[in-house]
Amino acid sequence: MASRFQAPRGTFDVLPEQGRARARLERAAAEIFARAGYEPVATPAFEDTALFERGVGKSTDIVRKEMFTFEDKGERSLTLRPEGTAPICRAYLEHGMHKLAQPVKLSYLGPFFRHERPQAGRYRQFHQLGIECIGTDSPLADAEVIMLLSDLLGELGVPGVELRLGSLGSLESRRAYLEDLKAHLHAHEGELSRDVRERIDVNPLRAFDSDDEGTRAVMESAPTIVGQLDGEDAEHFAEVRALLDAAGIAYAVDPTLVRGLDYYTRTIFSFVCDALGAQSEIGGGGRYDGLIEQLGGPATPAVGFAAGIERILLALDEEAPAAGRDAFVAIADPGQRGRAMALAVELRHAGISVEVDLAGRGLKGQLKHANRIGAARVLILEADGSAQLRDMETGEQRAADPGNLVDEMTGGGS
RNA sequence: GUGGCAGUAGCUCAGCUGGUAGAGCUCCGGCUUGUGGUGCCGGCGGUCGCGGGUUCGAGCCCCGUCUGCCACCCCA
Repeated sequence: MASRFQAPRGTFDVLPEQGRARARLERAAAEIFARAGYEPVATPAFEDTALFERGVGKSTDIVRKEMFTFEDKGERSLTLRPEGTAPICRAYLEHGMHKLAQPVKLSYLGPFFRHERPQAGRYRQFHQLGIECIGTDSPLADAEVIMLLSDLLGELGVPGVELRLGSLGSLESRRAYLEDLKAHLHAHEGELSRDVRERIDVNPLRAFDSDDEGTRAVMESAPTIVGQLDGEDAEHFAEVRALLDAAGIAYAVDPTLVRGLDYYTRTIFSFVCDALGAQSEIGGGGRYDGLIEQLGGPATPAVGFAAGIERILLALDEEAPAAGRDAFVAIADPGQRGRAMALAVELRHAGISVEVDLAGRGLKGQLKHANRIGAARVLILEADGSAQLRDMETGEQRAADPGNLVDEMTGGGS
């Protein structure tokens, strides 16, 4: 009886079992962000295509081949958002948030879209949560953002997490560095493996990850970005590290760390989880001091991160237990339906989780259902107006005062 | 976008060298003439991903396609 329709490639349905784990994650994130003063915001699921071309960068994989782009009936080119930072910066500018007390601290959560080949942990519609701290270039902001993601993963109990930290320096020094690296690779072309050699001009940084013996030897003497940081960039990076050290957050400096988005400057970081396979990054981000200016605003420093909700859930791999109910209101006679419904509403208002039979079951079926949904107690309404209160764990059952059923249930005694 | 593996009931899977589908779990009902959980019995439920081909005959062989997974790539 398989339906002819299925969810489109790379998309998925969230079913109740996973919905519970998801709700827990979202609640934990909301609390952690709120306690640190990050206010929840939301932006549209699609934006002007040019926002991403300018913000993320025309030469990036995301813009070149992964965007869901379409034209509306007014011939505007729109794109389902592939990431969240550029849209938030757009909103920051559009609503004059640079006039607010700085920094402006925002959090968000929602669906994002990238046309990639699907795999576990990689979807065409996926969900990210993240924060952005806009309007300060202090290393304290870098450290705060990293700590909050670290807190979240720690509170959720994500196992096997590792933090990698790097720095790209300014846009100019990064560009200069890449030229140096390419020059180094070209100078040793003969010693490199073929695939590395072919990618020298496409992605020279990739050479650092090679398993090839000859390539590794060449990379030993290769220049690193971190090693080439100039005065202020080096100082900023040192301060971020000192702050993380002081907070007791473990990290590994990774000079080969790169991000696929053009807007990053200075600090970049990545939380990876070894339980995940190829798509091992569960969250990452960095500083993007040039982005807002790039979008036509005043020069405004900022830092933030995004974390993949599906990847965190995958890493947790937890079987979220069904919640259970405090009570179930059963009826011994169909004439009690109205009374049962009214009582359930009253009990719910009193803070008790209650269900009633919505399927017209007999008493036996109702008890069975109550057991199945994990109801702790069942209130049985008799045809003559009396009531029985049954403890589903012990099986004990006694008469309840029909005039005080809410008190009977909230009083605790059974 | 490239290469590889897989696709049988809602779920987990079996199905020998091709002879026209089976188990367990779930769900519904009975044993139990209003009272759940264990047990026993019964029932519902399958275009064997989809399309084409070979064959007297295909879940099983061949081709195509879709979807998932693994790696590359990329990133959350």
